[in-house]
Amino acid sequence: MTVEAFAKTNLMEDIDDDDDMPLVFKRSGTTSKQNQSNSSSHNQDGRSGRQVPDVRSPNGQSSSTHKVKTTASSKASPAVSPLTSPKASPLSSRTSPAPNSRTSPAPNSRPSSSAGNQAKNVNQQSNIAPKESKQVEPKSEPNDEAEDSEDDKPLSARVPSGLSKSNSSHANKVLGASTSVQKSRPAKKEDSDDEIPLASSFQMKSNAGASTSKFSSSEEVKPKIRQNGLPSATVLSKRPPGEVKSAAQASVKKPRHSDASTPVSSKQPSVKTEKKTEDDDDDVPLSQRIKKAVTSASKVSSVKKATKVVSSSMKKTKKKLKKPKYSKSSKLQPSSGDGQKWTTLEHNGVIFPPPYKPHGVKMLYKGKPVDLTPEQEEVATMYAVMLDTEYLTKQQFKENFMNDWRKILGKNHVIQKLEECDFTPIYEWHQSEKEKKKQMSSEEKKTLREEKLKQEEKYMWAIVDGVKEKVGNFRVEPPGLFRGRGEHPKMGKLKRRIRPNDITINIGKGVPVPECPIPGQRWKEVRHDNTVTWLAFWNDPINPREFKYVFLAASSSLKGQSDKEKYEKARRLKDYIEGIRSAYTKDFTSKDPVKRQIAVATYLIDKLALRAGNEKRHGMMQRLRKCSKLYFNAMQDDDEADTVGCCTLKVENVEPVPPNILKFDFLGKDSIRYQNEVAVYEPVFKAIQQFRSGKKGGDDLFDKLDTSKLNAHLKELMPGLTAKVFRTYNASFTLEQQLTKLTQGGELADKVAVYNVANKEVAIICNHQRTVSKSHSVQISRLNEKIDELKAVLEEFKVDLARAKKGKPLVNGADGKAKRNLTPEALQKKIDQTNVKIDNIERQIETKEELKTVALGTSKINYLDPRITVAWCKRHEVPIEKMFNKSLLAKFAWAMDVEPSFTF
DNA sequence: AAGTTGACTTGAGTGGAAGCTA
DNA sequence: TAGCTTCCACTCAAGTCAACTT
Repeated sequence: MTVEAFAKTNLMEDIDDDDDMPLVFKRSGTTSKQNQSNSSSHNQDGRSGRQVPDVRSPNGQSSSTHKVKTTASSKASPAVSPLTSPKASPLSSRTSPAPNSRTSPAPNSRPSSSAGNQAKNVNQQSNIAPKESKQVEPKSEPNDEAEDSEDDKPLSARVPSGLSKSNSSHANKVLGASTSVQKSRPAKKEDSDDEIPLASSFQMKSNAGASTSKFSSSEEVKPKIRQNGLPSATVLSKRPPGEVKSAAQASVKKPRHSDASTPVSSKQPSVKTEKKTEDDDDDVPLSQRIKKAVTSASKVSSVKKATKVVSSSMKKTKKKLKKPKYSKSSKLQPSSGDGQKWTTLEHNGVIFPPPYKPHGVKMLYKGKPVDLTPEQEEVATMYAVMLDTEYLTKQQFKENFMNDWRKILGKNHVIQKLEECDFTPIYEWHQSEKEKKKQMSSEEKKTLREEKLKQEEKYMWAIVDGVKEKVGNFRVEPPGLFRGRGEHPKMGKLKRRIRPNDITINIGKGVPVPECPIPGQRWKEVRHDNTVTWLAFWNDPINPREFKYVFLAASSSLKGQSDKEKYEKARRLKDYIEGIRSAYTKDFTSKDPVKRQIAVATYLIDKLALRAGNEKRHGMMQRLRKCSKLYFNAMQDDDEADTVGCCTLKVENVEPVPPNILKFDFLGKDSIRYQNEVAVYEPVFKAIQQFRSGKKGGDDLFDKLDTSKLNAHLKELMPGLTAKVFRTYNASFTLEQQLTKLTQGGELADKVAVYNVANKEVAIICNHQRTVSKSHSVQISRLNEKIDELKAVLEEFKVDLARAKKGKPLVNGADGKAKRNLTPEALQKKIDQTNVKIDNIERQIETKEELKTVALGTSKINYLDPRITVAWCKRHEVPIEKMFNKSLLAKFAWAMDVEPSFTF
């Protein structure tokens, strides 16, 4: 449903203006993420969600006020955090309250009895730490020692949670301090596994799209054009190996826009006409946004010895050698180092959603049918189809919707109040349309699909440097109502239709500019900027300062290249991590408050895998906040949801509980709640207390810090280092470590299970959550019923067995029929089999429960170096297809040739 | 039919660097 | 000219829906 005609500029402008209108002063959300599922009502009811004991919002408000959220919050629940959830780490023995190891104490939420000990240890360490913290240089041979030293371990690993007291020696190592401590470890070679020449065993399916390790010949290559995921031998890839730029180079920023823009229309070329009025908080001197660092121990699992790392130097060497030759397979030849991303670029632009087709179904106003113009009907329909979502329980959504709809209805329209509207006729019409679609025969469906494909085919591909690559999102977003996450102040606003005139195209010089698919209209602008990778963009109608880009798909070599660089950078961090940890450990007690905050923030980012926590834009509001605490408290609503990351943590988000526990509770990205309780070293604990002192709940914990300062500091420690690198590093490190620790051979299924456990550990660390599926409880009860049935059967077998042993005939079955007499041995066998079945179902239930709120996919797609997985598969003879689906195989084509001995 | 998976959608972050201002 | 502000580009993220599997 789109309103083709409506929404003209006026409308838009009006809408935009609204944004600036007075907002409702409410403090949003504390709730956890809300789900936007359309099933709203159901969801809520049935879901138990994560059991979070305390539903308090980060702000400290009671969640009760947000009923909606509560439900939504199912995800939010705390259970997620490893610490909190007891089961969280089955793998790691977090349970034991070990006296801390260098990292923080056990991540358990419950302050372990050992806390005291931990604290002491911490102290000790802290003393130690300073000494070596001086410089953070990569050790020449990082690999060797690094492996051992816990410093290298990612949060999870480092934490001693599982350590027993006997490990106290470890405990003594403080973060960072460890350097001195154990480095003796000889460089280890990978374990035997590495040597296993499994490469052979590991074959990818040719169909996997792209990249199989052995490149299947790609079928369809057009003359000279190599297709992206499918490396074809024939290709002429334009990126010669020689061009490969080092990661460092890659990071070099390119000059801003190329000048080559060609305004198609009379308008000015540049898109950036609009200025933001807001600014960041950073600058504000007044306030002390105190941002305090919160320390928490991450949910560390106690995996402490991931010893199998190969020396990094070796790895590097290998990599380097390989690159050239792989170029073809992985096609990751990077662009030249000057920021140029491509030399030639051809594509067909974007495809627009079809114009709106009025359905004529009349909604009711005060019980009577109302006539609406197609434009009005379109917007009404957008709302009607959301009737069964949670959004409609939100006042903000309804208000925003009504404000925008009213502009289309006009001042004097009969419809004045949303409460008097009854959209059900349209809702029902929509449901029946959906039903019809569902009922179509598979033939019809297939035909439809093919038609759509035919229509879209030309937009699906781009030719980059002579290689055919898939385009990611070539469909322009259709109009609709904005579905912001969490308590987004703009939810419900009309997202108007995007027209060619909104779109800037980026394409190579000298190739045909895509024809504008809508007759009579034209592109806003055409550029030829080879320093960027986007093919097109338009301004977000909800937030005109923001952009929506059309990029190549994840399987493209351009994306693969940057993905690889991301992991290489994270890998490089391994060589520096020990020094970095020493340095920040030393600074926990620095006299310079800025240093102290940087140290604590870095610690949290490292330990807990927190995000950096950029300032939100729209500085005006923030400036206001700084100027007036009162105003600030009342005006929590900005034009973004109220979420935080490390540098933007508020005092109320981190509660220190003596002797050394920090309780975190805040809404992070996507309004996903982060709850965790972590034991930290005493200096960190004290620093947090000090950062909080004299501040109010809504004040910044780290008042002297923002992400740019933090990142500037990190860059001094390692070239290219930024806060987000720690997340990648810790995720990948943890995966590898867990795999090393848990893999023991066995059946394929066992190995797959091991991988999933490791993956889960990472997901927990990263706080990747998902909503509990609507059918979860039903599924569980179904499984429980099965168990009950099996238990009944079991009992019967036992009775039979007893009788059989005594030579008595078996009792008739429940159906009254006589049973076949079996020998005691046979009956015993049946009993055993039944027990196995019960065990399996119980395990299934356990897994389901554990994973009901944990999303494994996100880390797999974004944080886990695929080479770890590929190498592990090769070593353990696990087909890579078990771990990566088709799209991941395509996305990770560049990683498929890795040696089995690869270590992160 | 129920359950699972994966493609797709689009919102929400991060962070570099140009541009502006004191 | 330093430091902030804004622009810009790109990664990360969860939800949805339809297709596939069991």
